[in-house]
Amino acid sequence: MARHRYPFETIEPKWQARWDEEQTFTTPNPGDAGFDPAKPKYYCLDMFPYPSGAGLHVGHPEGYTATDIICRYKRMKGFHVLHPMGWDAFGLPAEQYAIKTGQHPRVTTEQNVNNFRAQLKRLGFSYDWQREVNTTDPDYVRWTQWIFLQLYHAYFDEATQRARPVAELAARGWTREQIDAVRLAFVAEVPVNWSPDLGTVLANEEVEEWKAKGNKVERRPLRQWNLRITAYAQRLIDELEDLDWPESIKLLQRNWIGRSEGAEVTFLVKRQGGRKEHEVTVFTTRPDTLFGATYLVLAPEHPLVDEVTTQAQKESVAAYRRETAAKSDMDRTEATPKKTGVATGGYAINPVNGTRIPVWVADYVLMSYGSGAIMAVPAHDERDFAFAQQFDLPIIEVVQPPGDVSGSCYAGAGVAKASGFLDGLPTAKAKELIIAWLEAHGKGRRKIHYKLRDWLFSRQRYWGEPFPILWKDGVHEALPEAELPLLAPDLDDFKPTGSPEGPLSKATDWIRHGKKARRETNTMPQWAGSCWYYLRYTDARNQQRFAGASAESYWMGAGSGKPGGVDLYVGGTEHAVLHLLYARFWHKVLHDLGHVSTREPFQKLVNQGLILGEDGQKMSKSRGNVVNPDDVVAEFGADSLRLFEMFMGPLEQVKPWSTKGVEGVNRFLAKVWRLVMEEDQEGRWVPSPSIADVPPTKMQLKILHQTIKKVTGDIESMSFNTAISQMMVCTNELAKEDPRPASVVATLVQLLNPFAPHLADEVNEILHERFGESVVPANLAYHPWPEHDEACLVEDEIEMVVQVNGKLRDRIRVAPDCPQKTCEELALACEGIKKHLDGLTIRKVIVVPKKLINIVAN
RNA sequence: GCUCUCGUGGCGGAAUCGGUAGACGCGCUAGAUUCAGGAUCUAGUGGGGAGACCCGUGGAGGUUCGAAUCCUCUCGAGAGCACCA
Repeated sequence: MARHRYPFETIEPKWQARWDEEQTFTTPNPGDAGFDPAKPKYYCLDMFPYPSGAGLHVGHPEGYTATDIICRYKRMKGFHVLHPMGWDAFGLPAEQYAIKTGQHPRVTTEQNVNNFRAQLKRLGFSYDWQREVNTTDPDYVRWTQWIFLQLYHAYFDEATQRARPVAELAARGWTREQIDAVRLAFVAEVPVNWSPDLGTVLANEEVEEWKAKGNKVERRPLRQWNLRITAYAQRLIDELEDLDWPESIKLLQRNWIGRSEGAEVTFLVKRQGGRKEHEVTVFTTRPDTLFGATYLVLAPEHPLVDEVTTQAQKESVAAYRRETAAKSDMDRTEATPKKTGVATGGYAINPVNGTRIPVWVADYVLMSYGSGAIMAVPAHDERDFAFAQQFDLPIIEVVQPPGDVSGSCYAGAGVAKASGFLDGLPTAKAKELIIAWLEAHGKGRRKIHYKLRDWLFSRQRYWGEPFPILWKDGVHEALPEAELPLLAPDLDDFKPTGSPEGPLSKATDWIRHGKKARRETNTMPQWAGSCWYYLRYTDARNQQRFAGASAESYWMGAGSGKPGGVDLYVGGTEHAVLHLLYARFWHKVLHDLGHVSTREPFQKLVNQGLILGEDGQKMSKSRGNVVNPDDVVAEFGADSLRLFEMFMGPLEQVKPWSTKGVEGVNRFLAKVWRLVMEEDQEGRWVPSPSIADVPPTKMQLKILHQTIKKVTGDIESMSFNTAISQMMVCTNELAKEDPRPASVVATLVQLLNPFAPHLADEVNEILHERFGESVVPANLAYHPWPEHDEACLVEDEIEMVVQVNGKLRDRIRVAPDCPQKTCEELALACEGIKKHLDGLTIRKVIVVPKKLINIVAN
């Protein structure tokens, strides 16, 4: 093997061991020894990993290096920095692996965690390992279950838009049934994605992944635990406002929640020739087009379908319902231009004009959105238009589009026509008026609808948190808090049962509780643990509470007027919606109930971009383009890996891996090393004679202070790539100098410390031993960050560009405070400029101070 | 289909406010040193041209003394949502 360009293979383990021994990055909580209340705090969080058997991939160190740089920088800036790490260790992959190998998931999880921890330590991240959390630890599970019970014992008070304890309702005389109907954690029969192969239900977003792996997934109604996240829909939208998140992520969340404003309209429906009338409520965002409704559509699952279907249509309606029942929501919403449906033979009365319109059943109307019924206005809705064309249904135009455009279907705003009392009104006004009319006549009301569904919270798995719930005579109740944590029993056989009871139903002893009660056998989804881990870090070993109140309010304390707690949260975009929405929801409930101090969990969010393979494709085993961080560390060292991941480009951007690029940054680090060390005849590293305790020259100070300024600003704005490039410039300049002032090199090393901490600590130690405390500090981790001196940056002479009609023609050198008039004269006097002005008349001269002079002439 | 993000050398990328396009790194070329080099150092490196110069930030227009940057249209890539009434 080729000899390394500098001895990182001895430097890196040495400093990792020392940071461990000296507990360099252990952070005190308020009241602990070493806590200084005068210091500001900074809570910098990484998305914790799922410790898979495959180990760390190069995507992990990207975000983790970015936060590590910020943390090391903030410590040097005098902050108390909370920088923790942990494991999101429950989940289906571990369980699947366990079933395959016969090993208990606890065993494989522990192995994977140990591997991940060792890998992360080899990268030199400055985590406070005393605060490590693992979602599968009994001490952690206890509080996950405790938080579930908070949800179970709470309801959402519409008037105040806050969660309140259900005990208040009981005190007001509410019945048990009434209370159960409003709990934030509740049982309901809902259509779920049940996989008989996996023996569990799946979240909608998990379906595709597991189907692709060859598992069957079907739709079936089951009694499941749900969390009432829909109650918080409006707050989850509104309270995004003051967060420092990328606009695109906020938008993604808003779209996911999917607020739409409109109205509910009640139609009377009747079977043709039948006696009985029924009311059907439809939701529409365009109540102003009510006069243009030419038919009504019910979702196939709609409960009134049977009531309105005539004898003649019974057969075809039943056949159609069977057909659609076989399709999943996924299949149904797949972009198929062909619309299908059948007439019921029933009709509806348009409440605004008494018109009789036919009632159809079609699967383009989803039972899960709105009321599962729509009024169809084919003239002004693309879908209704397509359907009407297919089945030859009437089309009535009731909105005049602006201008002359008379298309086949116009869905935009315009002016109402053929709409009685709405005629002549612009769409917005027409909406207001028709809603007022509907409300006055008891035919409908204003309504805001959200796309967001309640959160299906139970899974039929073994490797997850059991619900702290008991069943007595078919009624659920909370497990007493004193009995937490409730751990899953050790089972020899934790395979899926194939039934919705899940593997825990096999633990016949465990299920029995006392004489009468049985335990709930479902477990929580993997999201549960990740919903609150950032809170546990603030006080990870607390036995009395999920986190002590003082620790929680110190670390989560928001700055003036800010709603969020964690100062910086870095992770992948794949969690833009679900994890971040779920965590916000739990946090708000805890806040409403007085358990946490802020209304939002994460003030600032940054998404790191994906790292692609060297071929520009997504890394995958099948493509054979996966880069293993361990190999990179072995060949080039952890500092090189860290530095390269930051040098590749902007953090948020998607960018391809390059082995040559790693060599490049490795060369740079070797160059820094050679600022202080050189090789003797035998190839041993010895201190360089070029470095000396001499006063720096003006030029050296200038480049150094430029570098301090640039690196500091770039860390603040997380532009790590340009910070590194500036340090390269500085190093290249210093390498040319002889003698090199020790103080200048020492300062450069301080700037490099957050990026390449092993090398920085080693070089600093060498310099410290040689030049002493007065020139070089003994330790870097908490040494004050250098500050630049503007005085060192002023130049005697600067270059200004001279343009003629915007084209670069010459340059002049002038004093930085040169008056504009003088600059102008000097520019006009240039030989190279006169030539270009020949035969032209000068119209105007523009002088941008310290930058350029543009002569406009024709 | 809709929404968002992004198009700059051979490659990754710089250009923080509308003011010298291409910093820094990779790669490439030439040279020095070396027994040797996958080490190190020096110089060069957007395209065209002998040259003064000309062209150049996906394309076409526009605003401006001046545009990679702002506006309009258009093409292309990626991500998300996808019958949401």
